[in-house]
Amino acid sequence: MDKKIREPKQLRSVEKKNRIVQAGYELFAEKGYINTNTAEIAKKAGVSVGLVYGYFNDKRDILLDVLDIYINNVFAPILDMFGQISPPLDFEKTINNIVDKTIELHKNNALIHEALHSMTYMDEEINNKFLLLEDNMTEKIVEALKKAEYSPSDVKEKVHLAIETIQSYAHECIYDNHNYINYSAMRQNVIKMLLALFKI
Amino acid sequence: MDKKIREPKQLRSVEKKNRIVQAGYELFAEKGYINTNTAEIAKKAGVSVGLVYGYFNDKRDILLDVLDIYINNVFAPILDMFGQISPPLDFEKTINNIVDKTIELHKNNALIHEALHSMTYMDEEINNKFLLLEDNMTEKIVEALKKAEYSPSDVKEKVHLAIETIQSYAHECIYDNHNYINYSAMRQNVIKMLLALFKI
Amino acid sequence: MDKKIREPKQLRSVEKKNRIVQAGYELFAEKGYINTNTAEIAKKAGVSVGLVYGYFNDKRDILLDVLDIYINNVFAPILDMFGQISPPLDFEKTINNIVDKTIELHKNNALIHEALHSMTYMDEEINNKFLLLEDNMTEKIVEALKKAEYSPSDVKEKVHLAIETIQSYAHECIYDNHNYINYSAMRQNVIKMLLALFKI
Amino acid sequence: MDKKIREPKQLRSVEKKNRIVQAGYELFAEKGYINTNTAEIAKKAGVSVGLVYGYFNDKRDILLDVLDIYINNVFAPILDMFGQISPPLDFEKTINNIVDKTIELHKNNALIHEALHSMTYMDEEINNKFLLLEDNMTEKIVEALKKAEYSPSDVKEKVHLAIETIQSYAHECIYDNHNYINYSAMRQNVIKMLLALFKI
DNA sequence: GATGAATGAGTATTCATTCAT
DNA sequence: TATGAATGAATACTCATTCAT
Repeated sequence: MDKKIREPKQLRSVEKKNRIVQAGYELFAEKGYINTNTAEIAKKAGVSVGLVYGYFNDKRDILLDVLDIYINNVFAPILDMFGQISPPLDFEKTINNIVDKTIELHKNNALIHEALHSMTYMDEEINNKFLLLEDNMTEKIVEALKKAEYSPSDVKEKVHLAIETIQSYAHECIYDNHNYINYSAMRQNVIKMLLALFKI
Repeated sequence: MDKKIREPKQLRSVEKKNRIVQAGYELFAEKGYINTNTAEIAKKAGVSVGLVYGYFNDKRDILLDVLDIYINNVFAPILDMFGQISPPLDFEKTINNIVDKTIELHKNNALIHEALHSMTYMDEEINNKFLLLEDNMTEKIVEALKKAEYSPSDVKEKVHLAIETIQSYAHECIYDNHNYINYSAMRQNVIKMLLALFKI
Repeated sequence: MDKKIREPKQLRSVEKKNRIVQAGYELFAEKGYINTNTAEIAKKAGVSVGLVYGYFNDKRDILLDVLDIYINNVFAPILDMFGQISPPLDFEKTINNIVDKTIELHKNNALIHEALHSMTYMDEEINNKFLLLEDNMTEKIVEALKKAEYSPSDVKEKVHLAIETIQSYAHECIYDNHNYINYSAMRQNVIKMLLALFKI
Repeated sequence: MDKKIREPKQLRSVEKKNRIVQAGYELFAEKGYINTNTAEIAKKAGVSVGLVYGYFNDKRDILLDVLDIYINNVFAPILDMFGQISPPLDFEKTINNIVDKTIELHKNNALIHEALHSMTYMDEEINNKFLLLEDNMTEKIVEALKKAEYSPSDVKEKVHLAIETIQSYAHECIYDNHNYINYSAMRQNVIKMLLALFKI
């Protein structure tokens, strides 16, 4: 029984599907996947419940599309930065820019990030998409570094570590706010760590 | 409406309450909090549904107790290691030990960690307990370092970063398994970063 | 959290909502509010449980609608009688008519009356609706008497007392059936009391 | 399988049973029968849940005993008044006394009266006890009137009506409080009705 | 007698999904 | 396409009653 699912060709239909995903995006971010029901999504999107099931097999299907949007939102801007790099590479400046950009992106997408990330545990497809995002970022950044004529040993491992470190720091800044932490001092140390990591 | 809640004094009762928490622990780890229902917990614990509500106000209350156990499971062993440190501090060896221990603990508690951590987004009390855990670890480790006569600048920030970095790495090793990553090479780089971080 | 609640516009929907209220009416009358569950109501109405909650916020909401129907059933016919009065007022005949009508209405609505009235103790809104019913009846009857050019002193108090006395008597006849009571003799005395009450 | 039920002979046991009934009395009055659970009754009585079931077959059994107490509380004082009557009977004064006493008793027992009365609809035994109460009162009052050398025709019916009328009025005064009613004027009319009723 | 831990049937309510129109 | 009424399985929690100690 191959599922129907309308892949919308009409422009109006595409727009409706987008509205549904967007509604899902906002509601999942606000209340979490589990606390958002399909009726709400339909209402916020300005369509009927039935139509939601015209475009998506089930609720989880919406989540998958929301995830795609999210990934694009945070992936593209960082990659853009690397696209503009040309040798010689100013490492410290680059890292600082990435940190700034990551914090900014985290701020704008923080809630949906948490909402989506909290699903990775239960849903393998979601988890794989997150893993693929990391794969892609690592690969693209490695390429960009090559273009900038910078190729240390273990470059993939280093890039991967750097991504995680910066994301951790951004997450810390926005969410955790331990009051005994001086976040600008912490930032200096992050930079210090990363410079040491990439030192040839 | 003063809630009842039996705080069990009888030995058999204590054991039953523990069985309920343990059942919750295992089921939450296996299927997640939301996909586990109270009847299953009761059944796995070998008690009636009613008794579950004799010991806990609600399902979330079980989660809180499960969280306490988990936190103790991963917190205590790491702290123990620091309790045994005496000057002079062999940094590289210590860090290596911590990494090994963290990976081991993560392996044993991996599922429940994810299950619990995925709740922090929706439940403030859970989130706070995780934050408190980090606070405590940072504080205790800072103290241990002081005893070992090691006190760099920004020590709290550094310890915090180190904890996160090591946890990220452990998480990577166990879960993500990107096939383009050489995890032992990555480990060398983690050590390198941390040594640089703590270099005085 | 804006509640949904379908206010049915479609004719078929209106009919379904009515069926639910009617099912509630009958079941509450037969078994009491507390001993009737929503599944039974749904089944008797020939709809799904979910639909019941599509039209009503909760079980109590059904009770409220049932109450409205009941009130209309007993209120309207009595008021109708007064609408047809024109001077000169034949008091004895009027009272006798009211007594007959009240007994008839009580007989037809006896079970639901008890079921609903027994809720007034615990539910303020229900209680208020019953009080309002008495208010309305008193007021309307007073008006009718005025039109019939009959306005004794303390007219409201008298009308109110008369209503209660007649209702008590009707209740007695239908329910209590003390075997030592001669109900037609009692009726004569009720009439006697009321004539004395309204004697100018 | 004849039920066990301890009929307590020991003095301490009698006292415990009384405490349970008293606790039931107060809780039923405060929250209603359905909203009171056996654990609360046991706690308020200072005994264990198990012991409650040592003295009573079930929760309803407690209600029956509570009803007995209530009946005695409101029955005895009124009867006492009639015990003190000696000819010649001052009707107006007697009726006024009864009204005062009834209001006073209603005030003190109002809540439990409602709680119990609301059960008559569902529980035949409770209903019968209420009916028996009325039977007894009527009978005793008729006897007292005979002693006072007053025996109108239809005396039972008249006494019964009088009881109901006075109770209605007392109930009105305490509960309903329609703001358009002047309760002292109403009282004059009640007296007027009853004098007319008993006029020979 | 006395305890209170233990039971488990019972119930209101939600929500993803379907389907008649 | 589009609607939203309709479905009914699923679930947290309660409480009268029992019973081992």
